Amino acid sequence: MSEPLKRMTRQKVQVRDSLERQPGFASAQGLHAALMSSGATIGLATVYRALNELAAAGLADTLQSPSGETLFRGCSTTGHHHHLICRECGLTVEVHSEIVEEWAHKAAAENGFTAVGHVLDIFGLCGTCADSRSSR
Amino acid sequence: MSEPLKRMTRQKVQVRDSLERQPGFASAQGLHAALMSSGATIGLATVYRALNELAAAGLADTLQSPSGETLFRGCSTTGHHHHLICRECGLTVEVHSEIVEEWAHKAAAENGFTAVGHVLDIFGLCGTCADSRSSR
DNA sequence: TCCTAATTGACAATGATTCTCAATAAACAT
DNA sequence: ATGTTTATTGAGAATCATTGTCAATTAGGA
Repeated sequence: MSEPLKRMTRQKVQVRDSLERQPGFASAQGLHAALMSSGATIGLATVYRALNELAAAGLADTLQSPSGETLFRGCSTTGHHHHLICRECGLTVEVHSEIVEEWAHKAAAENGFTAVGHVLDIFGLCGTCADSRSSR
Repeated sequence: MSEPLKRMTRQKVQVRDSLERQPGFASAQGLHAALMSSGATIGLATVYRALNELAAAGLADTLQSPSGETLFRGCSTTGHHHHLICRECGLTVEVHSEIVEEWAHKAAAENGFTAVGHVLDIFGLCGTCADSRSSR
């Protein structure tokens, strides 16, 4: 399930570091823009390749934004987990729950499904954003 | 949250009927292809418009496929629910669970999040597809 | 039936992502 | 350290889903 990393290049290091500097999920386009404006020189296609490789190696999480972009995030917890994402600032908290895992498997089994995986992401407003919003 | 439907045209009826004929989620492109091959004449852009209108009216569910397409499905249960989706044939079962809802709200509250919503979809292999796969 | 504004459809435009391919640079062996 | 091999890079073209444009059409009410 986790492909090994290939060669380590300057560009992959840059993408990886930039990803870890982000507070939450970021798009490939956004990361590329951030890298370029901080003086790096790297091609957009290379950013996409590096991100996909990180994701394949299990070092980054991916999810589809409601608008259809693929978002990436440096991933601290290895293994299965879910996300709590602020829709205002992108802040992300990793969460997990045995209860949900069990329920998902049970629901699948009851309907004859096998080889199941699931996606669970919670979108909301983090405390900071809620505050700055009410005081506006 | 639910916009009313606008005018009822031949095209919207066709899209709606075609959507209900599908066993599970279908892409706009796929629905358009199905309509055309069954003799209908309808523009691709119109299919997109009709699907978005159905979704806005709460008559269709949408979700983002892992490959980034938007998928649509005629929606029987009104209100909040989740999906169990066969990744082979697209068969979809609507499921729901109080336990998961409660957990999602609790996890959000514990981290200071408000105004939360969530996405939960389970992908797997339905019984029929699992059978036809092992006998191949 | 007649009017008018919403809707359609063909195609252009957009936006994200992937592909192509010649030039470059890791990693390994000498 | 140097050369060899082969993955990787980057610029732009290509692709794919989706949305915008706008003249021609049509649903629905007067």
